[in-house]
Amino acid sequence: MSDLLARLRARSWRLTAQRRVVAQVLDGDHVHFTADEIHARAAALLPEISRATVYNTLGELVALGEVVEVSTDGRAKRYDPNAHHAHQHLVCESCGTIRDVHPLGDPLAGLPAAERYGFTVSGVAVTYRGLCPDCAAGAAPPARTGSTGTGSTRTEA
Amino acid sequence: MSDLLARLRARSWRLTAQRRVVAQVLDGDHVHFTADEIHARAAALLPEISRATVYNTLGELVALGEVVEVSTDGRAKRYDPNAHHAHQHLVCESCGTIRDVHPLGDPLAGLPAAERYGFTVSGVAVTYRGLCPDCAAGAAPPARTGSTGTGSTRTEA
DNA sequence: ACCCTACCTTAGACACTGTCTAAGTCAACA
DNA sequence: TGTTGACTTAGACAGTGTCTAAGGTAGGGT
Repeated sequence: MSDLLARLRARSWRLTAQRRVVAQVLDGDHVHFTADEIHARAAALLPEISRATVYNTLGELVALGEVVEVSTDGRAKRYDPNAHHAHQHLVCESCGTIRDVHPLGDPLAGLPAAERYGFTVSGVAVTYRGLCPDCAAGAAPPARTGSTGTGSTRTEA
Repeated sequence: MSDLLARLRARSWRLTAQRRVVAQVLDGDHVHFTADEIHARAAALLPEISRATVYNTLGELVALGEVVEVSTDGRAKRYDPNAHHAHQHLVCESCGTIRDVHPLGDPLAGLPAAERYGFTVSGVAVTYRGLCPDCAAGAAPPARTGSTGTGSTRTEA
């Protein structure tokens, strides 16, 4: 977590206790939490932290390029702290788990000019869908309540 | 619209006036409306149609494979009636317009087995982001209120 | 042609996710 | 230490989607 905080300090971020715990939660693992999960984990370390602060801080981290927002479905966005290596996502349709993956080649190369319809194309998001090993083994899908916040996983074809 | 209705009839759908107008709205164009926009257009044809019915009908059309749900961002889902031809989406980051595109090759082929982490991969969504010709030409981005429902367009990297 | 009944629709409440505001607090600098 | 402008807070609010109970109706049976 020192790396992230050092980079933030270098960008003249005011290092408040709230921002520290949000950074700490994100830096702990390469998991992809929802804002609500991040709030819950931050509140375990700093009980009085408010929802608005978590949203503000996440928004700033995204604007700074330290964290990537992932919207795999119509539900809550997830936040990916692995912003410094290009990668795509593999989403379990049953439990909502997200894994970072590194496909071959440049996904942008697949779109010929004739298929760009005059658009200025600046990026591409690739989301692979499937079942994670646990869910494929027949484990019951975990509850998907709002407070636990694992979210649903339907995505476009 | 006769094709879609014929297919639905063949699946023993009860053809109510409400379902007819929703199918008619979706079948009119290859645009990608939000549920709210579909409700507004359906209500123009059948004023007493309710929001719940539109959501129910869209959910059933998705379950039947006649319509594809598209979630390009954390906002409202859009519904794509072009479910019978494999394609991907090109999204304008300014106005939210979606175009169907047909990239080269099979996007699934880009993910080697070593990058699948035991997942059973069943599909992939590719969303190209950029600016449509109108927005790139400097046109002011249209208003993005809830009722007009063009939605925001931030997606993951 | 009419009746039944299971399926469908409706209005509105409710839940979740995210944004905004006004007032109070505090990190960083002088 | 004092100052100040950025930060935080609680709660209201907005957009999107789901659910429920009550009433309506399409379509098959008679």
